[in-house]
Amino acid sequence: MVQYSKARLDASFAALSDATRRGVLEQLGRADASITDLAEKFHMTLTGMKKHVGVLEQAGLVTTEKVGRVRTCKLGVRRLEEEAAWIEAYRQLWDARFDELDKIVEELKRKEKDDGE
Amino acid sequence: MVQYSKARLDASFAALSDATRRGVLEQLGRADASITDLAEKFHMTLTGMKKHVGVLEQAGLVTTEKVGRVRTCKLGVRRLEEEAAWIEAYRQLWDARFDELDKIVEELKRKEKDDGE
DNA sequence: AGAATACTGAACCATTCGGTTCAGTGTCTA
DNA sequence: TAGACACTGAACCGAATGGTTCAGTATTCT
Repeated sequence: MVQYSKARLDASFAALSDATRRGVLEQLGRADASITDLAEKFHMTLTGMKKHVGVLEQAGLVTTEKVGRVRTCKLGVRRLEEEAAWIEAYRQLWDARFDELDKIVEELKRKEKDDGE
Repeated sequence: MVQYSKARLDASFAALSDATRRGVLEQLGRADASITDLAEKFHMTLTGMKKHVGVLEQAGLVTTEKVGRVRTCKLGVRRLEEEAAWIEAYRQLWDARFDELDKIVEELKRKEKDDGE
């Protein structure tokens, strides 16, 4: 399996493990938004939303820029490439594992039949 | 965007956000293992490992069966389909969003040029 | 200038997390 | 049957999470 950045996967999967933060990403996929916009949309205080945005920013999934008194949030540069790759590799492992188990079962069946005859 | 099970995504992304647990999944992709096996491999107490396995089991990523005194862990039925689907949908959103921004930039460039001439 | 807006940081709170130890319980094995 | 083995559950621990309030600061509007 390819070498993944442990800390990076930790951070982004953790970021994705909260429904509010996934919602923020979907929202930013539609349009950039200020902290106030997001806080209202998700029924939360400004401070609370700022923390969520901070988590997403740390994970590289969101970038923000403050102009005047408003901080605008937009999707970050990361497209979840590594996360998608990890999951894809896992799925292949899973398939291989179950194929293997199937073969073992087949083998057992064959032997059983041989023994029986 | 398709309807995903909020709680399920919460649980599985959270399960994946820990390097030890991702390691356990990779390990179980190679061979089934007892709690003792896994605890040794990841330098951790039995109790500690049992908790990790519990988290993975709750997320449906691992199943276990106790025979005699040993509990054998294997990959569960879930293949991270929903998680892969969420990420894929996000990536499409991301692409669409950046295409859109590109268009806006193009538009601005065009206007600028018109104004200049 | 004064009021309203938008954010920020510190402090606090309850809960969860990742890990441990310790004291069992049940299962093998000699 | 005694000892070793594999796990289990409860209790504890410090740190991180997800949220809040409160008291600022900086910016914008009137």
